[in-house]
Amino acid sequence: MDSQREQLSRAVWSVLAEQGLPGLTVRAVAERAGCTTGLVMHAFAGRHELLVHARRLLHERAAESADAAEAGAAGPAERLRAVLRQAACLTPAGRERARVRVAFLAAAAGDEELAAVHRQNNRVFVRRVERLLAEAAPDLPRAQREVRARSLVALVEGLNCLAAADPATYPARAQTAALDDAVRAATS
Amino acid sequence: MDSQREQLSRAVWSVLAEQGLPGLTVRAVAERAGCTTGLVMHAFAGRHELLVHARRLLHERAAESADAAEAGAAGPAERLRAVLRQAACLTPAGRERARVRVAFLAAAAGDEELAAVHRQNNRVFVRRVERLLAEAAPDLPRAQREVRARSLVALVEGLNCLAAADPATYPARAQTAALDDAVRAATS
DNA sequence: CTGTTACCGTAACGTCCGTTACGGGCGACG
DNA sequence: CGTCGCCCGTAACGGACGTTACGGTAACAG
Repeated sequence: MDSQREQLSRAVWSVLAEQGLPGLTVRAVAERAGCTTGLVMHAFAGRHELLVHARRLLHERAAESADAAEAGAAGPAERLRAVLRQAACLTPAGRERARVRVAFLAAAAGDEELAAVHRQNNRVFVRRVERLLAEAAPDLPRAQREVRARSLVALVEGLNCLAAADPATYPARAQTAALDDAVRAATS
Repeated sequence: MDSQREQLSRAVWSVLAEQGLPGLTVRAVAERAGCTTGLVMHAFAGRHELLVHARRLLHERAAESADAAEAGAAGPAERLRAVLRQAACLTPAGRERARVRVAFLAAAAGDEELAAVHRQNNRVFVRRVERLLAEAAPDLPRAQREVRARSLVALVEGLNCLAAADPATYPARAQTAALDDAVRAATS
């Protein structure tokens, strides 16, 4: 039952990545999941709950990925770089994820619950980057640490948005170079 | 006739800012413009052309605004800062514009013509920032200049996206601090 | 083996969408 | 002053949407 919800949420991601927000209909999600709209409406109360669940699950997966990146890196500065790298879209799969994020961001306009989820998720990520930045640059004043953490998060978000729409201008090399440059500037 | 198209495009921006992409219907645009769908379909061949025209006009206005900011600033570094500032969303009106940009970005998924317009507009802006950065930091190698220009553009884009959804976490002060910090780091 | 229940596919309903066709009003020109 | 032609509001059409109600089927209990 819970695995059905998860599979449907994955179908939501798939449809969003492929057809964008306008193509995200209950029928399209059902077809992508290999079932009918009946199952979708039995697993969720409606389209809204389907979207919210898919959004929440996406954040959970992102948090797990960030945890893994943090655990797999050696040294404070390297941990910060690893977390920012995994949040960017350096692979085709990452670019898909970026398109999904953009679609959810657009869906949050006019849907207060989705907007609240987005805000919360983003603040969690900002706090993570602040913590990693504090470990990587302990001497940085608190005010500057907050500014630079938000800058790093905004840089990653911007790279995601831009690379999702124009991969040629923002290839993986350009993104990693930008991130490395920004981390170097932020920790000095 | 052309002024009708412009007024309809303004109505598109207004609806996008207020209701997001899901609320952007021909009827909603007509109501916002104070006319009926008949006039809309006489001014444009269909919904698609309406969106493309509104997107192109938005870029023209943004370019004019950037020109004005560039002309009104004294000194190379200050010109760069001024252009980046006017591209961010430091005012309520700017936040509206940011929401419109996000909506157009989401609409570009699954609409190749809108995506092409977005890519072109963004590359124009990247080149502008590269030129300003070259004037502000003439000694910067070409490769690093390209990386940092893209970083600055991505930072602005990220600030727009994040502030559009969460103005409390990204107030005007935080954005200007992030931009000033980034310009200082990029020109040194 | 039979009855019951939970699950989910099927089909339909009402609404709203983009688009089209039609008609009336109004200025231009003979 | 009459007539023609152009705008644009009105109304309707076909289709797709979210949602709901119903029916069949398979698994489990007795």
